[in-house]
Amino acid sequence: MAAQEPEDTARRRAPRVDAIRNREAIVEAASAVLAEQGTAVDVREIARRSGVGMGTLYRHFPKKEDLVHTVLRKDFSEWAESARQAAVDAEDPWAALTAFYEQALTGYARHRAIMENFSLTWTVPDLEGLQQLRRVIERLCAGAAGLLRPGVTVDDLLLLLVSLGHAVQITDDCRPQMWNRLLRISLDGLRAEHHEPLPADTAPGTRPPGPDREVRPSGPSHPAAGS
Amino acid sequence: MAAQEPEDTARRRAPRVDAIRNREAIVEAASAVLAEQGTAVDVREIARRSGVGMGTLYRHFPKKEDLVHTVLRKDFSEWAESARQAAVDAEDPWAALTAFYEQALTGYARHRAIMENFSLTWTVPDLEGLQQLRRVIERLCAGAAGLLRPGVTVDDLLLLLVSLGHAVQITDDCRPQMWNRLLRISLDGLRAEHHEPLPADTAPGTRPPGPDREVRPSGPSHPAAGS
Amino acid sequence: MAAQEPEDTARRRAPRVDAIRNREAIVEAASAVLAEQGTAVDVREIARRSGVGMGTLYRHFPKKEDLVHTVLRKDFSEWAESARQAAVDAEDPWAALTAFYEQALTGYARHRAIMENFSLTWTVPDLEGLQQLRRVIERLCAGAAGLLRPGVTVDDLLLLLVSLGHAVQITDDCRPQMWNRLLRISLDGLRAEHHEPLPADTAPGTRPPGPDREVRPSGPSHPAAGS
Amino acid sequence: MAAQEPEDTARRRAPRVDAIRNREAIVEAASAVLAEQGTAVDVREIARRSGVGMGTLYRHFPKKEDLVHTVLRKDFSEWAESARQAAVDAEDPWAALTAFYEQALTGYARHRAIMENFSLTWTVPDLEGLQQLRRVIERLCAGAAGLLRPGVTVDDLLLLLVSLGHAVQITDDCRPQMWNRLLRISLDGLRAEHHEPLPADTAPGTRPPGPDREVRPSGPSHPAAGS
DNA sequence: CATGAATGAGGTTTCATTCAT
DNA sequence: TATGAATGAAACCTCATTCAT
Repeated sequence: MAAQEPEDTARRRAPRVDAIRNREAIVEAASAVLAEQGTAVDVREIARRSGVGMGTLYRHFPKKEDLVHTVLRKDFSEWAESARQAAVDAEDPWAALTAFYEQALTGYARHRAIMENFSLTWTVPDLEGLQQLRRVIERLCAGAAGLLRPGVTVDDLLLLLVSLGHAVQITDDCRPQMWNRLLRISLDGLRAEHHEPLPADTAPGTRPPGPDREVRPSGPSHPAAGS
Repeated sequence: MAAQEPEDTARRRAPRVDAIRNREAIVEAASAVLAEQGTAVDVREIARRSGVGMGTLYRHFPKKEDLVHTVLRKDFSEWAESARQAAVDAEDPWAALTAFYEQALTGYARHRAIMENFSLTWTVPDLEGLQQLRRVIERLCAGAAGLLRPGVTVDDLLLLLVSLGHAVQITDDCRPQMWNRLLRISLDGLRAEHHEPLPADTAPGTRPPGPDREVRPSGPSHPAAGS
Repeated sequence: MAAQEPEDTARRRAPRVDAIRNREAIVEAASAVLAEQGTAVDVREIARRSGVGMGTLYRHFPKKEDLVHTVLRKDFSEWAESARQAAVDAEDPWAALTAFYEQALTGYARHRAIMENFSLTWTVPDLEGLQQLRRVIERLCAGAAGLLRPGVTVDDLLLLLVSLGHAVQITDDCRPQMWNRLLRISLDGLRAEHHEPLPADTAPGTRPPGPDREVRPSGPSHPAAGS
Repeated sequence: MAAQEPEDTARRRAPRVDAIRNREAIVEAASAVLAEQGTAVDVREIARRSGVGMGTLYRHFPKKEDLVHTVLRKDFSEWAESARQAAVDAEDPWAALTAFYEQALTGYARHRAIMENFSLTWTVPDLEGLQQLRRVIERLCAGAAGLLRPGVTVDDLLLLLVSLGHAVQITDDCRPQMWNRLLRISLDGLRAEHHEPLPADTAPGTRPPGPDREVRPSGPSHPAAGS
């Protein structure tokens, strides 16, 4: 209504160039900071590293959570995609599985916020990236059907990824590639020559009803002691 | 001033009864709270559950860190000991190894602060409990020498423990015992019938000097981008 | 430089068409928004509803206050005028007074910003609209001279308007027309059959010098207590 | 459990003396500040005037709202009580009504936060103080039954109080006692010699359903124009 | 010596105003 | 000239730590 451009209506106003640059700077800085320090970072640190003011940051991402989610969605997707690609490029089904884990663990497992989120939400299939990841693993499972130990599920492979991802997080700074040894061990343990059944996963969905947490046979009781 | 004066001791001991009881109450409450909520917990929560005031708590432990360390040392030791005992009670070397992991993961892996700390400090052999744990694993390794895949180190087994411990943390609430499947897989992967050498752990001590973190082949580089 | 040069004017006018349209759009949107939400509203809300950018808004009105004042002057004047007209159309002096209040309270008393401002500035006869209003009331007073209780002043009638305006603001949403009952009561109280003199308005101009606020006989003193 | 006092268990720990002093200081300062500036004040201003730190303030009142409510409840109750007492002390029913309004308006009507809240919540009979006030007015109504104009309701008298309270707020600084003239007018308008019925309060409960706000006969439409 | 109230730096979020495009 | 992105000073609230009682 106000301020009409004579014949340029089709062309969108240009000045978003810097806005886009800023948004990207924010996301990039946030990605770096979140990777380094996890989601507990001070928003100011992100603003400082992006070179923008707090207001700019909050213009693009009204809540800290919004920024974190945006970054995680992006990084998580890229992560899943890079791992998928590594699997696709492999020569045989088992090599695909191996390459998948290697790429996944090499590429992003040091991203603290991703691992944080992965750990917190791996059972909640709401995240796009997580779904992607699960689909990749499903395909790998299908492809390596005869080679995989019977009874191994997609959830097992996903949990293995989280678990090894954590190992990467805590070793990669001081012992790069040490996690690779665990990976070999686990992959070997996944092969078909192991015939014993895996222990039943008693609660496929959620916690089973019944007396709460009587899992621990001999450990001390205080972690469960209410007060 | 004097280290131990018999007649002084009598006068001093009376008030210390309370002090000792308080200290124990604090440590016990802190253990429960730290197990449930991790080290990010509010100190007040600990004081509340101990039934002591903040001042008392801070008299015994001048910094939150001091309390946390005290608790962790104790719980970590108990943890190591319970796992050790489970191993000792086993019938054969491999059963000992299995029992060790089962007990360790069943008993304390839900202790959030322990796992936090374990993850942070597992390379720093300053903690008493960690040393204990390492000694237990050393003995298990020695005992199961012929059964263990060649090349497996104590550090591997320790890292496997951290890694599976994390899996316990994130699965035990919604999928109890799911981690047990990962444990079987890993233990099978540890058996001697796997003959391939494990990949070299290139950095036995700390990060090697040189170009920082060029580990990642294709992942984006921002996590390493300092600023 | 030159005040009015015919041929310059032609060149200048072209761009100003937009400017004028924008200015009007801003004022109109601001009027609506200020009426709804009062002066505490976010400037962005006004820009959004005007369909102009922040820059344009601030070009026309360098400070939020400028825009608010402009809107209030205009709306206040229209308000005064509509009330005046209602009074003029009435058949007799008392009906004029009644019609004046009815129109004033019906027409604009829900305009939050107007009432806010009316309350804040009713003693400061700087505003044009307020002067208008006062003139209307003066005329009504003069017309209804014999019918009005002796001693009633223009200020009384003005304050009555503010006071009832507030009643409208707080009742009109949940109890429409309830304020009308208060209006009847007040108008009846204004009639000449009441012979007692009104209490003296001790300070016709501003606060009298002297001990600060010793008005309150028995109420607690903290509202006046500085600290 | 911890730290038992030998035989003083019945006596409560003393050191709350300063806490109580602080709490009172906070409430008192808050009362003053809220009276002066309304509920939009900066919490820091209250902390500063109380002479306590932010933490202390937030220890006693975890949310700003808690503090505001506490102060308002107290001041509102005191207000209602002082007005009630003034009415009780009066010689006859009409004098009681008069004294009630005079005291109410003299004592607290300058308390901005009270009036803010009164205006916002006068239809919501949740507040204790409001209930008190309503009860006082009910009794006054009953007592002055024959003297009050027929058809006058408790809600009318309550709204009159809000309305005149607003008049006090905006006049008392520059024209003390001017509101008293409005009070006389209104009280005279409330007397029984006025026989015309008051206009019906069409919506006793809430807004009637139907086309929204077609109340305004000739006023401009923008205040209602949503967007 | 125990208590728990007090402290204040630091975290997230909002909004009037300015400025590059 | 119009745009709307950028700015940064508050505002609210939390929590490790200290200190008066």
